[in-house]
Amino acid sequence: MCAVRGSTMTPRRTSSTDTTEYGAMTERPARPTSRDVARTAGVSQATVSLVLGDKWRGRVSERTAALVREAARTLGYRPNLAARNLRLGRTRTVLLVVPALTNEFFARVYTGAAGVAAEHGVGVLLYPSPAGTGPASDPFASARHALDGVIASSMAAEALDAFRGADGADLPLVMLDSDPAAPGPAARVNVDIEDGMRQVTRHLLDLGHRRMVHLASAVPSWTFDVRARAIAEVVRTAPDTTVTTVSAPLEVEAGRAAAERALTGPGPRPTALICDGDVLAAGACKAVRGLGLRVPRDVSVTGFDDLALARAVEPELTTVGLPAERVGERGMTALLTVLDGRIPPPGAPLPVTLVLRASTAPPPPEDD
Amino acid sequence: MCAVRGSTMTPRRTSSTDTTEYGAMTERPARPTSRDVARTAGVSQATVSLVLGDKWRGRVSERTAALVREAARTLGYRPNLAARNLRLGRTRTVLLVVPALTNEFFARVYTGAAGVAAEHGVGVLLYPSPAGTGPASDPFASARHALDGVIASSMAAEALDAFRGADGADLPLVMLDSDPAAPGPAARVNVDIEDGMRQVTRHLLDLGHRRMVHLASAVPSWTFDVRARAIAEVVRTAPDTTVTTVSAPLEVEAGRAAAERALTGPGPRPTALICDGDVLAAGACKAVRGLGLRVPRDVSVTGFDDLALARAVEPELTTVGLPAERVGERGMTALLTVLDGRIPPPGAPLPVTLVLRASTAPPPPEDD
DNA sequence: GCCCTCACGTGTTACGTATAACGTCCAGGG
DNA sequence: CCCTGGACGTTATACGTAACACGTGAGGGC
Repeated sequence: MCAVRGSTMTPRRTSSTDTTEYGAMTERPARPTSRDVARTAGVSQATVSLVLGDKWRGRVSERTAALVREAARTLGYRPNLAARNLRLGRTRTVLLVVPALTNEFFARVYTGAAGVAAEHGVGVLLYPSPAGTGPASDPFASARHALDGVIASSMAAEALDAFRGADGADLPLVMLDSDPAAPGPAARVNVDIEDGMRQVTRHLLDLGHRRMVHLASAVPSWTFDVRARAIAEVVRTAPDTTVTTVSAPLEVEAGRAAAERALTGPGPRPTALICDGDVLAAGACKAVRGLGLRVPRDVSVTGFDDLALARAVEPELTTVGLPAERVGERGMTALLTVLDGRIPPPGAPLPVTLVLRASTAPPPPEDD
Repeated sequence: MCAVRGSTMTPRRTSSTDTTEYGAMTERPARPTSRDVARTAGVSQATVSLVLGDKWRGRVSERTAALVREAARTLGYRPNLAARNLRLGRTRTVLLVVPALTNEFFARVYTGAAGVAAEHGVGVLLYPSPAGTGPASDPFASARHALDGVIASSMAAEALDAFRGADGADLPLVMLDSDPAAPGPAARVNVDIEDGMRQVTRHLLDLGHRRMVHLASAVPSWTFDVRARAIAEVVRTAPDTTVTTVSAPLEVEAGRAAAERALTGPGPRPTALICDGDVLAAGACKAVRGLGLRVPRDVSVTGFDDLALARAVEPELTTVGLPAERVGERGMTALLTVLDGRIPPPGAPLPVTLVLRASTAPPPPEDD
């Protein structure tokens, strides 16, 4: 029984030079392990783990603990997270799946989520689902880590499909702005988008508009379906009011083109454009001006989301403000609750605010 | 007692309540391991590892390999990434540190980087450095994982400081748009921002502008220093030309306020505003209109970056287009080269393009 | 007939950590 | 003088994977 250690070349020790493998010649300074700390502190590895894990009260003397901490500090010891994750079977890390990186709304969601997570010693990683109609790649191919849970926007649905059967199958999931009827997630966080769109529509009705266009997002998602329903619901109560719908991808130029179509179509010109997002509204404003008209004198335009863009364009947009940070906070709180083995309470949709700015006004007088 | 193998849940506080009321026990299905696969395939775990790791050519028969794959499929086996990372000593994951999530430029950088990474089976995680002047939190507290390398924007400098001494110390680092003189990174990827600002300045000079304002970013960063230098350099060659500088945080409203100050200051009104970014330029346009003037008839405005915003505002901005995706591609290529133990070639700064749109025109005639 | 090689696998180990299960020493009570 | 028990640590695993080192037979060259 030759119990002597053979020449088992560990992957870390850089000895062979012929391998062209990844990380072959990177002479890394061989990070110290907890055993190294133990050796220099003159204690066992277990003690190091106890002290550094802050579980030593009443089990290790104050003096020894100080010794260990000192050794760890001088050696520059950092625990190996892969090993810790393996040992504990969890990573204290969750993934936030967003539709696109460029979307300011989700940047704010991240901020809120990361704040709550930090308080609980949990990390948040970001997975931007591939832009547009690209092939839905596996979020876990990108985040090739063990994750404890996922928070996902319903707008990233195609990316979510990749969850099923992927690494993340059966991972606790919190969905943002998703259909309450659909099955799946352990919890949901919704914004009262319906109320927002209702308020916008009523605002325009109160101003006197009777011919309106809903400039809808061409992206299929529950959040956008809700908007359409809310508009229809409000309009149904108003006499002699029509709303037609055109749709476009969520981009300025697409919004401009669609708005132009709507404004130059047959029949009397609509006097208001209800847009599914500020980006589309910005495009709509361009279309109005492109036709030699003015916002809001000739055509009123409303946005949605209250992005920075809403105040960058001329005129500043009447829009709907969304509590993005609170969405992130609540999503993370719910997920942490699930990870604790408890059931998060449902919670009502978060309230929105109608933001009145310069892009809406009464319609021009009829000149027939 | 029945010692169930695979202690599923955390032994934290399962003793608190034995409530069967709401199905509090989620009883995770105990993900199958490679050993489980081995058992059902009738082979050893080592063979499973070989087959699934695609290293079985000439070592395992075709028939056995098929058996293993079949067993893995039916069991729904997914390798435990924490274990793999521990064993291999690497994670095939890199972190992209960006200044802010909302910045479209970095969204495009991510896209480029993720594309290259995917080709090499490497994952990209995102760390948005805390917005504004918040306390620089540790990127590795957020991304609590073993990482192989980091790509960081110089605009996220405060976050980068957290690297020193943190988990990520001595991690291969690629810096984007950073001072070539500063030490540190294993590689750099720069964009020829200097050339871009030179072109913008020359463009305005050619149009006849002589009194200009540089609306600079208040964020301290090398990329912005370069812009100022480039303007000064070009202007020095032009007679009777003055450039004054005002600075503002990279936000629309701040840009508007700063531009207003610059336009209403003492002396003759400047005829052109050179802005460090499209966001500032959008604010500048608002300031011009707020003073009852027109862009570009009375004042020309130039942006930088060519974001979607540049085409959302009225008039569309003359600006400088940056090859953001290529920055990401090159950054990732360089990092992968470093991780391979090789030295990436320096590479010249990536070229930019002057994009002429509607926000620049000859200055109004002097009326003195 | 013997050894060598090849095809096909398996046993074993180590990665670095957290923790359950054991000692050991010594003070103090019975 | 033994037993109890707290204070202080240590030993011994196990997490799931990858890869080295080592068998087996079967076939073939000499």
